Amino acid sequence: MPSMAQGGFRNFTGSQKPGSKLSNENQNRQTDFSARRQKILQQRKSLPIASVEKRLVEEVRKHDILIIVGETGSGKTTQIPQFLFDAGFCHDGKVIGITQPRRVAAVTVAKRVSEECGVELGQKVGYSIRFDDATSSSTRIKYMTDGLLLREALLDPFLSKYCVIIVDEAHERTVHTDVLMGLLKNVQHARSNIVSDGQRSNSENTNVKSGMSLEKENGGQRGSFLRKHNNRKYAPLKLIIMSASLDAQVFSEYFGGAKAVHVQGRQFPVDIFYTRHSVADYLDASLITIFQIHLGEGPGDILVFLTGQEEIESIERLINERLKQLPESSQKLLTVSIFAALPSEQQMRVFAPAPSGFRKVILATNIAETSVTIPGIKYVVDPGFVKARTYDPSKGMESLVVVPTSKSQALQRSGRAGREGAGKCFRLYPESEFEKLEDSTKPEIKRCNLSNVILQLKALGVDDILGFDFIEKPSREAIIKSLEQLILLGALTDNGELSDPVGIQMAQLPLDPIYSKALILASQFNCLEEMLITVAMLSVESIFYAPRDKLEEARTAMKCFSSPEGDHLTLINVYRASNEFLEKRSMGMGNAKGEKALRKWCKENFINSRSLKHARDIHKQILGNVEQMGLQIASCGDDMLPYCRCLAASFFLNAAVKQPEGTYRALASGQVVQIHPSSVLFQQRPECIIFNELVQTNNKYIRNITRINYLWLTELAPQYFAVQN
DNA sequence: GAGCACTGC
Repeated sequence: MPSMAQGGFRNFTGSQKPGSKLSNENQNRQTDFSARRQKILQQRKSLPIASVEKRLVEEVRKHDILIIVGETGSGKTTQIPQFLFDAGFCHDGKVIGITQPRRVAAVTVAKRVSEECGVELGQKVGYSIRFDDATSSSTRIKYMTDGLLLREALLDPFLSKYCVIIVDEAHERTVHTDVLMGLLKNVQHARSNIVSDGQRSNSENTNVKSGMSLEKENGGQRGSFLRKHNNRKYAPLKLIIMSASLDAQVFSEYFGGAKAVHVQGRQFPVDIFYTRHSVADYLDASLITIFQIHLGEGPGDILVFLTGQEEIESIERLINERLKQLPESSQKLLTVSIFAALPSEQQMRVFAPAPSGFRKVILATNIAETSVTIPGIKYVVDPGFVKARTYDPSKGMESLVVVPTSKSQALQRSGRAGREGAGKCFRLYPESEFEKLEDSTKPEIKRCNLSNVILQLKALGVDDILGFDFIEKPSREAIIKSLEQLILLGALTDNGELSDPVGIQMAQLPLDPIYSKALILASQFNCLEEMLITVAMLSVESIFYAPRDKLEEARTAMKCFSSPEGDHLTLINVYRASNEFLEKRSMGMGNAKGEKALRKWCKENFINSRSLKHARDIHKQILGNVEQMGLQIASCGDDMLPYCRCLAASFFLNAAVKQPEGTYRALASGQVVQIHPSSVLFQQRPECIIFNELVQTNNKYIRNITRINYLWLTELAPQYFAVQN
């Protein structure tokens, strides 16, 4: 993160008035400032992309859609928006939007660019991500997450404030990127076709209602855009898709043979080594390779890609055992690990340089492929596997399985050795195996539950989901399954139209549709206050954190919160306890101090503070959403019956009954499942339950469970259970 | 009596 050390300069530049008298200190700062500006200017000029500025601007002028293929280190993400701004693309007050798949990228790049422009972050250059908006009316270069731009499209279907939209890292093929590209294709087409009286301002937002109610009349989706907005004038929209080289062809074809230009990267050469034969045990092979590098190669840190926490922990033990057998002079090898579930303080350890004379070996999951860049890597060890989530629409079940990487993933991994100098990558499989790998990882949209995507598209006026121009179409079965689910939830009518008001309200909420529905029902059951907490807590990673060595302590801590009714009320107890703690402690305390105290409280209670913080943010956001919708926010107080009935009414699709052996039968799918041992109901095993999650690992486990009365199901979801029985 | 890659609104 290059801009961290320069935080002070931003404030200074922001408050500096030309012509004001400067103190000596300020004059010094001014000198520093100029020196820094000079340095930034030189850095910008030395980027490979700087030499093609004119050509790029010309290509954007000539083509409405441009694919830019840029390798790592080309500077495309930071420079191209500045080129376009300087070339006058924002002259009429329009904005250049750049989307990123990850929040952290949107923030760090925006910071860097605002520094390069010598402006305060949030003025000309800004970013917008969920829970954090650093933009203003003067923002012209706006970095954001792709999911956020999709949300913006719900409020402004023409994305009228943008003159250019750049979709960065398109090759990652996240669900959001894929949906966004389909949508942008429609928006661009519609904007280039509209002729109008020009009476209304371009920046004026279309209101939610009109955006939501675009309906099929006789034409396709593009037709409905036109009809609803035919009295407005929009300037044409320029689209730029930025991608890694292997995948550029796909995008070019998708956009009707769009022009693709290549931008040189600045990557050092990486020598690739393969094994002669397939290895039987890749963990063992990794271990041997690590020591071969350590004992036989020059200085430089080693990055090893593993599939999960368990592998990382076991290989770490093995390395340290084997080190002890080596002569003392060869023992200077330090292991550090990084994976998403690791608390942030521990994650930071991978960035610290190894002590003098030591070599660092970083054991990482694929978090180190794209999400974090670790300096000092010269060697990469790649066993060629990754843990991937798959989704089976017919069973409504997800599972996590270890699968071979794709070719582009292998390239991405080896590239991590060539950031600062020439490097080496050791692939622990034969070259013939590499040739057999898939070119790219299967796009996420083909392996996830589509309910949310479909609800969003419906809200954007796309009626014919099966006919939507996806870059790669999900299976017909997956689409139908999700349509059915949305009809069962009441979001869509039997004709597949967005229902009013339920479907419209559900589409506004940034939640899994089943949770959005639970909120709407809760306002009728007079327990919305409780349900807001519930869905916020269910929307984050696991709240309880139990380190292996303190399992008993963690269990005791969890008991203080647990409710005999189940996990949902247990989660509410945790949330309310954190509220009470904050209210008591933060009397007269600042916000930052309150957060610090809360982190300590979490640690004492074996709660993952990152998850709780996230849940509190979501709670705040959805509370705002339901207030805006005018839903009745009431609490059921000490009487938990209406709340539990509301859970049954909301999650009836996930009801299960106990079988004689103590396993459960899920009523909707007929699958035999087991209660996950982390549930507070693991030992009690009530007769009838609802659950929120079904995951296949060693067994089919259900998680987040509450006891219900079977009769509630036929009473509260008769449309579903009457036919079943 | 289990054990969970990574994102995002």
